[in-house]
Amino acid sequence: MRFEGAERRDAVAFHPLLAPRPSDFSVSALLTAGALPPPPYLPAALAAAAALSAPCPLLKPPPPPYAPLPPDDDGVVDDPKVTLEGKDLWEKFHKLGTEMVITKSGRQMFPQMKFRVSGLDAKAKYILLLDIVAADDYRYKFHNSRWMVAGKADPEMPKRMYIHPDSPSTGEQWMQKVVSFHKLKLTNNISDKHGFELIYSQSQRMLSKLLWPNPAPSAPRDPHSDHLCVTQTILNSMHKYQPRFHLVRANDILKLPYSTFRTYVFKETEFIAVTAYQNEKITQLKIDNNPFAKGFRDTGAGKREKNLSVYRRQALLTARSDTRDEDDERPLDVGGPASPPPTSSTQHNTSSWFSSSGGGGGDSGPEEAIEAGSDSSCSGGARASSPPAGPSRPSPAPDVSLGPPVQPPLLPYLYPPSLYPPPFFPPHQMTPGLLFNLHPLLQQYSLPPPPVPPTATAPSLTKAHRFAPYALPGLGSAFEQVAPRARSLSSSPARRSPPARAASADPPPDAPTSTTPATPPASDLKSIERMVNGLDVETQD
Amino acid sequence: MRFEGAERRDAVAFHPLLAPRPSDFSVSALLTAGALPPPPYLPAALAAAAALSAPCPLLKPPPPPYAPLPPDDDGVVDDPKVTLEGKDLWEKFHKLGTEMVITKSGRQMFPQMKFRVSGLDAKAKYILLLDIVAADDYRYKFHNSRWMVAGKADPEMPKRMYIHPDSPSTGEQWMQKVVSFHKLKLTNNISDKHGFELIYSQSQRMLSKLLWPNPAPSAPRDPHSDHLCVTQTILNSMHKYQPRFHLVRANDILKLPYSTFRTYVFKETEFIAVTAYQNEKITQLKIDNNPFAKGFRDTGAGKREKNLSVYRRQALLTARSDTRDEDDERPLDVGGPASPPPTSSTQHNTSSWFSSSGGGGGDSGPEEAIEAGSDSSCSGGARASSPPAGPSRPSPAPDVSLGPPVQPPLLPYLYPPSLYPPPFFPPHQMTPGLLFNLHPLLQQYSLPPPPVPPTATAPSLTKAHRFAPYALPGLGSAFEQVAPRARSLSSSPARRSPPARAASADPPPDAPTSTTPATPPASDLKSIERMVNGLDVETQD
DNA sequence: ACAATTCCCACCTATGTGGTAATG
DNA sequence: CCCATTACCACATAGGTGGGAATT
Repeated sequence: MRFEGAERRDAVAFHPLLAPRPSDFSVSALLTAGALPPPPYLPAALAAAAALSAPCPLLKPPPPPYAPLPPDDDGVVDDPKVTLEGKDLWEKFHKLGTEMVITKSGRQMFPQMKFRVSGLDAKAKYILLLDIVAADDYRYKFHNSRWMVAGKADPEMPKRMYIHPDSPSTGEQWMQKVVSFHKLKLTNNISDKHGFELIYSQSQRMLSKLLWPNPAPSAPRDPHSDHLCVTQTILNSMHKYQPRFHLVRANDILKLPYSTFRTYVFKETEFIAVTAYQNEKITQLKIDNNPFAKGFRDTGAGKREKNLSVYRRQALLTARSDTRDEDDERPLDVGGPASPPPTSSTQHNTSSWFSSSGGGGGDSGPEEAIEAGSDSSCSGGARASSPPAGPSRPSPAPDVSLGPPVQPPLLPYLYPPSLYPPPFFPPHQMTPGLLFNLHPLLQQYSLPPPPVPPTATAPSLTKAHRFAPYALPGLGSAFEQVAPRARSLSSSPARRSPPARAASADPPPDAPTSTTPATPPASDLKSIERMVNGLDVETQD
Repeated sequence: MRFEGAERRDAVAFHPLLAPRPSDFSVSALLTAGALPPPPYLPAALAAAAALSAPCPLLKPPPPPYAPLPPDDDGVVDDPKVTLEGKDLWEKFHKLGTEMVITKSGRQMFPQMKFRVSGLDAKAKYILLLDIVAADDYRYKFHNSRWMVAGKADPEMPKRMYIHPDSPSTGEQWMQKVVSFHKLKLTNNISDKHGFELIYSQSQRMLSKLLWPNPAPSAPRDPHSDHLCVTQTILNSMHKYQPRFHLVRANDILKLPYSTFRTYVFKETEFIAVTAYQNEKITQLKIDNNPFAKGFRDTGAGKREKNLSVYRRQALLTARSDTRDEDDERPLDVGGPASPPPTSSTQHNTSSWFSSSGGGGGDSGPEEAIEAGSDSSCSGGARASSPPAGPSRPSPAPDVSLGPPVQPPLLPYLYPPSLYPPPFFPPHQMTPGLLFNLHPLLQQYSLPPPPVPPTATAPSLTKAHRFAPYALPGLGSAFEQVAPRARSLSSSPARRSPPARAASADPPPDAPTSTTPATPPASDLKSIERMVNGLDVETQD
């Protein structure tokens, strides 16, 4: 069952935080299986499909169905604002075309993902998450000092949501310090159990346990039984990715799946995964800014000059020789083969070096995009009165969306090691980064009934329970209708059409946002499990 | 108001986990102030006072008053067993007279405090804690290769309870790995804010916040805003201390104060705090076993011999020369001036190198002591049927007690930086290590009413709500009626009178265990606050 | 041959050790 | 003078860097 408007991706617009659909996915199948709440969602899906080229209405969850928010969600007053920490540095990288090294054992991101959060309800509890989703449908190659499209994207491994170790914590706690996701590691090792490991931070345990009940026996644990374990995300080398920050108000992790998600996307954190740096400028920028790479520094900072190894000098020389063409020649996205038309909606972020136009996502009218907040900070509150509407801001705010709670019977965002999802999803699903999907096992827990019973009245998709002031960027996902084109990172004069519309918003019948995929057939899981296990034997480190 | 049997300490037996009393403490005052639930507790206190020389009945909390245990305590089946990890190593140190270095910035303990826990209810949540309390009333000096009493103890700084970062976690989670408290640091820096800092582990935050609501602004935080911060405990150099492990079943940290505490004391973890090692044997033992001191190793293990620095060789030589008198000459405790009579009750642990007889605690008949568990493992459950009664075990189990929940209006176990408790408590109160006492501010929270209403009928102290199979050791606290004398660490043939008695236990009307001290007068706090702040200005690092 | 990947390395940060010498 | 304390040091662990050569 497909819908018009769907081009190279499935038509049904899943909530960005939902799981990828198995390869045999189809709306009818899901409906038949009871996985999808029939009536209400079907229209939504249709609308979404039809609105692929529309703004990001699908990011505004229908109020009624998702209404059953957690208790702490009632009456709680918050108007979250999120700013990207180290935005300037991120922008420097972004201008050159950020590259992130992925290794078999997992590599941290260098400009680290850190955020400042404000406007939360001090007493309410929140769960903060981060995931990294495919930015588009392509595979890239670095040729002639430029990144070029080199074909269609390879199949993505299921993306796992990284839950901040401190989750859940009160708004007060989150706001009093910078929230860092630096422990998340990027890897290309699909057989790496680490990535599926429980995160041993106390606060994450229960949730992890619920979502990924079968951690690998070889799980890495802090030798001192502490909470230092990290989580890895599996990426494809030479592919473009977009990290996403999620803010969820939920005082009980069990309610997370049914809670409202506020998603913040900072375009400047977009990057291409590599196994070895391609652009020497990027390399040098990393060396110059990452304390751990100080050994490779040439300039002042480091206390080099004493015993530089040969390769080190070499690297420096090489890098420098290339740095000449400072600003006149910067890597730019190549309108490769299937490169989609550069969309310009939500205008999320400042400088964009990729015209990461979504593959099939049409460009939506900017009128739908709502932008606010200053310097990569954004207010994702539901109140229209709250968002500060400062006229001119140097850089646009991140893309934000409010995700609806997901349905219980979901395709796990990430499967436990023993239950791997189909290795090949439709390359670059609507939402490559699915939130975390309730593992079937989670159902054993006494969870509240699905927010949207199959018999629920169709929610009018035109009214978001909580308004999403920002549309999501074109990520080659459900969000993908945006392709910002800001070029100078700190010059965007004013943000446009602030949240005013948020309050009185009467979103077009477009955004269905979230719905729920079904869990893959057991048989599939089985075979996959075997496959994965086989891989493990071979490459397990 | 004092009671018979009280010698150099206040007569009222506070629950070991309670706060120290202000210097002007008195039962009557407390009662007047309404801090102490009058009727029920008074008898208990009297009984406890009278039973200072008795076993450890006071460790068995009266059922009714403490009955209102947290919900999760009802119907939950558990029979905790705790074993000290690395017991052998601990014993080696204990035989020589363990020394722990304390520094201004805080030093970790070397044999680390690690425990294996079993017998918990897999689904119930537990909070694990560790504190270090004065072992006796003395100050020591190392003279002629021996530790000797060198006078009366200096005033103790309030001891802070170290909450395991993973708390609260389910029994299942605690049991699946070794629980380590290695991050706790020992310091002698009373103006060090660190020790009063929030522990940033997510799981500890809320509780920390409640208990110590006013963290120092200069609080050390993980640069990455993570949960790596440690907590420090302030100790007096040349004084003897005893770490204590506490197991509390509570699924809500707010209920912790009212929950039942199971306290485990492993005598072999007793130590003397020093700023520099005194006994070269200890030094060498540390060097030989601590990976971080590998650089000082002489023997095989280390890859030394390449560029040993002078002092290093020197140290080695010195150490070796002294190591000759292997077993014939071992440091022993000196029955110094006020050294109390060596008690022999609870017979907590194997080898004891200190005859740390409690100052005023009388020695109780060993008949009161209950011992079980193998190898420093002990079952602190309430059931008599569970504790394994293996006939002969190499080493006795640790001392265990079940603490009753504490009263809300408590003297803070540790005051927030801005609210320092009186600097000088009666040196070595009944319970030098007070649990964590509810900070007055905590009262603002909607806490359940005090477990023991003032009008509650006096609980018969002869029946413990949950039986404490082990009496607590002589710690210069309420527990102080024991002074084990075991000498060979692994030779104690069989543990005696196992938990059999636990089940049918009919503890003598002795142990009142816990009750609640009142918060110190505001005026005192104020002046203290000033004093401390003054110190801060001077020595703040 | 080419490109991507992997392995190993020196070099960093950060932090836990005890020794030594200076300090009080 | 003695002794406890402190600052600083070399040396350890643990882990994050990119380079370069080897591998795929």
